[in-house]
Amino acid sequence: MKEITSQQQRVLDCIQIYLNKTGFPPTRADICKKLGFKSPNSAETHLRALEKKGFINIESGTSRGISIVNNENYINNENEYPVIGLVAAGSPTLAEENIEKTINCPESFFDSGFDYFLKVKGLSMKNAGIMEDDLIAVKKTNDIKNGDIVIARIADEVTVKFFNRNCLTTTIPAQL
Amino acid sequence: MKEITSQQQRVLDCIQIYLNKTGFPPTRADICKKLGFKSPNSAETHLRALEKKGFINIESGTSRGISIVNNENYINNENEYPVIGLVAAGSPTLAEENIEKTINCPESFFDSGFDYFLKVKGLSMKNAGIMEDDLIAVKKTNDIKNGDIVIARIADEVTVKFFNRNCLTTTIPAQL
DNA sequence: TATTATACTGTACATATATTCAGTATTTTT
DNA sequence: AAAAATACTGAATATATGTACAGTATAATA
Repeated sequence: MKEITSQQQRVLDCIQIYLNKTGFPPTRADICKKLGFKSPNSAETHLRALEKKGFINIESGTSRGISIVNNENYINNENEYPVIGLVAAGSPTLAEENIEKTINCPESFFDSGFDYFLKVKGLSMKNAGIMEDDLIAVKKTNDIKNGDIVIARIADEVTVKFFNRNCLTTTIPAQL
Repeated sequence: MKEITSQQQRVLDCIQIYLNKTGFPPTRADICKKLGFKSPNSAETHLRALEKKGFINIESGTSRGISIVNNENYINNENEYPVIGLVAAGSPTLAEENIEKTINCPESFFDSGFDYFLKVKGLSMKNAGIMEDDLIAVKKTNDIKNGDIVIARIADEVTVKFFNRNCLTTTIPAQL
């Protein structure tokens, strides 16, 4: 996948927005109108560049035959969230080697949204109904209160704990 | 919203399938080809009927200007699943009055799929990590083994239990 | 019974649209 | 320094496509 230029990104965004608004893809003329181009060939060449780079497919000879390629570089699969293993040693990160898989789930599935999933090892949170191999939806935040369930790193140990400001000597929110 | 005829439903399905497959709506000719019509006007009149009944919008003078109206009668919001309260007395049903709300969640979120959510009362399944007010994804099936977690109705009591063929005197899978 | 809706075939045509060709200019790569 | 990619304007054209008109037939409705 070659790199996209800023103008090509504008065209790609334009297609996505048009799709969201109308339910069908734009024509060359539609793109020109939205982006201020004065020749349909301006859109055409951008579309060809986007196709060549693999961002879209163009069905030749077909009006509005543009489809956006399922592409992890782009915000197409917006509901895909990574699953990260809760390794005992070292902080879990969103680095690619730590992502076990991705799960399709709307952010609204949990009331206050979330950033990624964490796979639990051990039964330390059995009382909270968190069992081995459970997936926890984790939200990055600095807003924590006593009683909240947090991902805590103590020294090199990463665990799921109830947060209590008085109890824990060191409390470092996971830098994920 | 008037009632849809079976032929109109076929056309509507055809549009949805074409959209899923290609990313853009079909032409009149495309619909004819898929459904075996020999005149583009066959598709045209069906489209007009569907528009009149509110199932689709047609952007006049625009090629492929068909969009499916967000319509709860149709499988458009395919990822919406109902949440049903686990009432102690009487079997939970998918009847509208029992649906607390719906949740947007892809079926693939759970490995083997599911049909609806059930909200848990009580802590009878604490050992399995099922706590009060948890949502359980329930799948309708007759294929149950010992050790499976099932929704069981015993007399008028509906509960979540581990299934064991030797233990339970009566085992009736929830008729949901 | 008359009327309207449904469900088609078949033909025809205006126009919406993709697409090519000819230029110009700037930037990036080789 | 030459070549290729980017980023446009402008005009021309073949065709993809919507859409109207003319029929036929059956079922539902008023």
